[in-house]
Amino acid sequence: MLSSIKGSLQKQGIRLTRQRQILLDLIDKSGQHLDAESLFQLAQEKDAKLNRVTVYRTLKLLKQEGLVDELDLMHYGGDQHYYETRMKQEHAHIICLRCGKVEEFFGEPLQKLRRQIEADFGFQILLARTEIGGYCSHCQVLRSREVEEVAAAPLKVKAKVRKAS
Amino acid sequence: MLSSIKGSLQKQGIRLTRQRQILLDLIDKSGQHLDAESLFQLAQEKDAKLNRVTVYRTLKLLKQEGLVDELDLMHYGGDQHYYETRMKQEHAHIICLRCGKVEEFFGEPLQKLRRQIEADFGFQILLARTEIGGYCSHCQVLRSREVEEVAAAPLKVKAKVRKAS
DNA sequence: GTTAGTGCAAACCTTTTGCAGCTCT
DNA sequence: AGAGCTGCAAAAGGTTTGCACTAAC
Repeated sequence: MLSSIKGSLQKQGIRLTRQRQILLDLIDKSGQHLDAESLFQLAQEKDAKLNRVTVYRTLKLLKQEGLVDELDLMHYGGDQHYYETRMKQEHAHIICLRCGKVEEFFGEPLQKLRRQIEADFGFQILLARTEIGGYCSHCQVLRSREVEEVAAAPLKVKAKVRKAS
Repeated sequence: MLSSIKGSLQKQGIRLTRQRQILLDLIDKSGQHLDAESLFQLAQEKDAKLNRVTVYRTLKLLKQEGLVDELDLMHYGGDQHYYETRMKQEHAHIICLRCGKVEEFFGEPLQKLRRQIEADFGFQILLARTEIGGYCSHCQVLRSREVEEVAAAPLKVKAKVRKAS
């Protein structure tokens, strides 16, 4: 997969610089859902001189070339974007708004949705993104416990909690 | 719908200030998919003193209360967020990356997706967002024409076009 | 040797925060 | 009266741009 990305780039006359090799390797290997800043931190471990701007420029390039997908993950962690190499199979991202865990869903409804939109609107789909936020099974329990505690607490504390959210 | 929003707010002890009434009216009436800046511009026509910060604070509040949904529309227009009152029916947003037109899709695959994710993961869904980018039927034609033109153009122009995207 | 790509600093855009004063209930 | 809300100014966070220098092909 990594080498196919590299191939795609070179075909367009895009240079495979040392910096890009580092970034490409990191995006490809190090699991999913990196944001620019994390990628930058990781890249610096391999090349302390590599600049944050280069990270942004590389991500922009890969996005334009359709080699990575950009996610927001429901802005769980803030307003930054997350990236993942474009996988064979379209999938939805499911984000727990309490613990931040991200799960992926590959199911037939996604393909059906895509086909139906193409048919209904005569639309040519280039990018698709489904993000779902809520509570994972584990956090549902913990969450209801928290809500009870807040309800039982004196008013001042209650106000504080609202503000903190 | 507007009055039900107002009711929801007052129930929580949230005050219905002049500024909020203006913003609520604008969000409810003026079609869909306003971003904070547009909303601010519109609001200023009704009250020149209304501050941009108040717009952000109001949107944040409505989002927290689950009364509006936040969209990105595939970052078509930049990194700002768009808002719409939460509708009875979940829907996907389909954005043409050439002309910016946004269409809405209400179809059974969306409900199916939701049910399946709840079942498969035991996940409690609070927010769901599906955004699809590509070319609308109208722009597909224009787009292929543009691509041909670029291919026919001399190299220097070609480079310029790539940069501009 | 060219042309694309990098680093650096500075700008940019959107959104948030601190605080004093105002206002809704 | 008093908490909640607003406006203003300033800061923050994430990302982009201009430019001179460097490196890939």
